[in-house]
Amino acid sequence: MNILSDKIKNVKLFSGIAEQDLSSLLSCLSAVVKSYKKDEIIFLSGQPAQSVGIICSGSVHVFKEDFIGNRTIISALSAGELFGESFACAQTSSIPVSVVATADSKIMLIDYRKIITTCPTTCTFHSRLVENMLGILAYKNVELDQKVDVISRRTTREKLIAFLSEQARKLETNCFTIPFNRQELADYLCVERSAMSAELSKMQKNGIIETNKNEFKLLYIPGDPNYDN
Amino acid sequence: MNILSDKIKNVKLFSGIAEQDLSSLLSCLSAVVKSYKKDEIIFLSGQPAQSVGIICSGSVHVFKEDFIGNRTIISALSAGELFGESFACAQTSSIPVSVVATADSKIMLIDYRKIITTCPTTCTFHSRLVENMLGILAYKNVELDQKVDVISRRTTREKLIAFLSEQARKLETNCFTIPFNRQELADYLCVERSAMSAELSKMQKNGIIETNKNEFKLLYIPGDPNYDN
DNA sequence: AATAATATGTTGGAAATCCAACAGGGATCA
DNA sequence: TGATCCCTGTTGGATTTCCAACATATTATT
Repeated sequence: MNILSDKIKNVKLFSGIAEQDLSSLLSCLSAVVKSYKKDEIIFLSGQPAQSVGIICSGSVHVFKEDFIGNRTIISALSAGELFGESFACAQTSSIPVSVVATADSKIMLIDYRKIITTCPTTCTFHSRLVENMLGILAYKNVELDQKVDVISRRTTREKLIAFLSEQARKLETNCFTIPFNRQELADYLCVERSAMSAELSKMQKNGIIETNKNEFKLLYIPGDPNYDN
Repeated sequence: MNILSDKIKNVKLFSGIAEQDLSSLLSCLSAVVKSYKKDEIIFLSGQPAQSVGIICSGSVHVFKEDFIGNRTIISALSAGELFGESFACAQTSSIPVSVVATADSKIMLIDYRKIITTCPTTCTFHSRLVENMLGILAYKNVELDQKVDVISRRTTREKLIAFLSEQARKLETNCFTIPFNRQELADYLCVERSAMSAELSKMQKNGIIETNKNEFKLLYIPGDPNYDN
């Protein structure tokens, strides 16, 4: 079961589990590895899904189609990454997304019930697995909460302030760099890059922030009446 | 420990655990119940938080403040509801929100580590507790995914289509009622109610949907060129 | 160093949203 | 029944964003 090879280190679901212990864990979980050709469907929206998928090799797209027929790519994943874990753990009657292989891929599928059911031999790694899953879901939750908080704002300026405030809190400083370039930041905020650039310029003129490439400095002085337009 | 009285049935974290087993579970978890006066802070943004909070009585607001000083209420919770579970389980170094009592309240606090650590006596309810927590986080995750998918759209029409498509998928029919009135729907989509109303009217004229109060019917016919404006 | 490719800032007109105000319909209540 | 309140749809002007195009700056490539 060395199919994951050294990528295993990057699979958060298995973090803290020694490589030599993994094969017994995987057989305990009845993990199966399936091969998919490029463009083959792995999960289809509307179907039930009890399985978590781990990409051993290849890559996939998670996507959605609305009733008009527009397809939206939710995420592009590659080796070592996980998908379907939320739907499996939430035991939704049907999944709201589809997953398709975008290259020939090997996918490990693990049944959700096997994850939560403690094995008869009280396999010690099992509880670590559940703990990891808890952490993965919770982390994603925190990130999504954060994103919703930001993109719920009505104006570009409000989105920027919400986003930058959160960065400052996380990094515990008013002077920091962000992991996005302008286009990526605009995509995250769900606004137009050029409009966002313009707004950033305005905010600098107003003296709320200073920015240069990825670097930001928050400068708000409470009570200053000069922060409009 | 009948402090939760009959509200216990509504606490998803304890679902599947019989009422008579609960007190032993709670002592195993070292659960403590603290009293807070109205306006007292329960969790403060920036602090670490290993605890999950359960409202035994009273009510709280979860809120956020940006660096300009604007306060946003994330959610208003009352008896039986849970808070802080994502931050505790994700083991974030500090929490991004604050929680304040909006009435005199009794709050049960459970340390995250007690939840994930199997107790020495292999308390049988413990695994159920973890399973419940997994379900709670995963469910919230699915809901947040859904919300981000919808409000990421740039136009009101796109938001409506994304939202309605998802409802149709969940309910497995093109004819359904939604749990929102117009104002609530607008709030969910992060748009103006009046603009949304106007857009719904247009969509009806275009023959994409029919709607009357909470009832919606999706009518798209693939290939019809008549779905603009 | 020269060139190409990428990233960022600016701008002006088109399009969409917001906002405030108002009107009609339906439910509730005295 | 009449009065009131809440919900919904409509409308017009102010505001904001989008979009496309271009200019400049920075980085990568040869």
